[in-house]
Amino acid sequence: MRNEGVRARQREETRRALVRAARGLFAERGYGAVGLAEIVAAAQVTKGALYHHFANKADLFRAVLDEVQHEVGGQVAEAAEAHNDPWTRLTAGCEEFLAAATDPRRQRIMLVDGPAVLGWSEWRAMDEAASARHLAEALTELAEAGVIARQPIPPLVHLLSGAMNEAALWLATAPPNGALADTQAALGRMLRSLRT
Amino acid sequence: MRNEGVRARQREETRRALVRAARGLFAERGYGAVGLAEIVAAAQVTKGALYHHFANKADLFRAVLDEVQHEVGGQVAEAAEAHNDPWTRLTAGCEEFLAAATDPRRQRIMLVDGPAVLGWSEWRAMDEAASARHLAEALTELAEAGVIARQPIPPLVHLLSGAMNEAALWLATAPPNGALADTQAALGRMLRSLRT
DNA sequence: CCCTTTCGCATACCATCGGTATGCGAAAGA
DNA sequence: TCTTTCGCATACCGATGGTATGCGAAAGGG
Repeated sequence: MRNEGVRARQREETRRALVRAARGLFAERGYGAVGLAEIVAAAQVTKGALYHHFANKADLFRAVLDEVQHEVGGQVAEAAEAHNDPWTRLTAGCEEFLAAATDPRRQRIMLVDGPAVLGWSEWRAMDEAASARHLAEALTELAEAGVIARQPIPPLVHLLSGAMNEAALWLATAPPNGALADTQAALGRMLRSLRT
Repeated sequence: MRNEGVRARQREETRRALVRAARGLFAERGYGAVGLAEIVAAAQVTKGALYHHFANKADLFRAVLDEVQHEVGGQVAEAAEAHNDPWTRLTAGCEEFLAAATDPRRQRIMLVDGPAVLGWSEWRAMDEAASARHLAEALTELAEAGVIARQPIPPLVHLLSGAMNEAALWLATAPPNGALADTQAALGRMLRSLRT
């Protein structure tokens, strides 16, 4: 599988360069304010290369978003798996998500431009596959174990996911002192209220 | 103040026509997919008129967003003021918000394109002024009265506001049967958990 | 009542942007 | 070595957001 000729290697290299360049620019100035000319210049290729790898600008953004979301999802999963108790896994995962999503290099792409560029449905589906899945699984496990009240899980997932997304955006821009601690405390109380 | 000459009246009329036309198109197909040519055609004016009233496309969108947000804020305030008990005011306001924000003619403008077009900070500031203010006031009142635990209010406002925004988006597109009721129930439990 | 000024808006124009068509050179296969 | 494939560069196009200019009618002053 490794090193299937110099051709495939170069291909992947330019693709990565494009995604990397686009990600940096999108994160800094937003999808709408970045032109394709700028992206290909930063990646040191041409528009021909871009359109050889991606169908259009939104498709390139999709690749960037996918990368960011899987980074965050992986980070959350890693933090959660460090614990054995299902309840601690949930709270640790939530706290890790708050931290991961507050990173300004991810926030704009993942939480602001994502839904607008790809449409909310597609954005939601990608988020579900990359990270919200973990939240749903954790809640289901806890409900089945009787730790939290038995109830429909999807509404809970959306309420909590939306709460954390908005909180992350707020924490990144308007930080009264101790806001992070206060928010984690409030979120913790909300989660604890689910327990039977 | 009324009828300050035919000139001011015509001015307001064209401005309204532009906002109205833009709102319809933005709601239906999204900010990015609608061109200025289309907007001015629908409003039966020209680009000259548009740029006489608004600085640019984003500025026109801001006027549309402002209108939508104040509609929702007014609707929420009205529903809340119908009750005297502060706690009931909160829950009624939240339920009304969920209903108002689920309207597809408002949703895309208010919750998806808004943050992306104007930037999250400005969007947040506008939302705060138009509707989230009511949530903050209700929570502050309840905290001071000792109905809910004394705690920092801003984190709570953002968590709850984000939760309701995401829930509204979800309810508008992926409606398993009874999803609205389940969501309102889950939200109600979250709110109730704040009580002392 | 006329003359001047203001101003709301239409027309014409421009730069830039996303997107496409075509061609070339080097790697892969026979 | 000859042919085919393919990754990408070059050149080009229509459309879009934005600007500069001009005009006609309403407002204001004498």
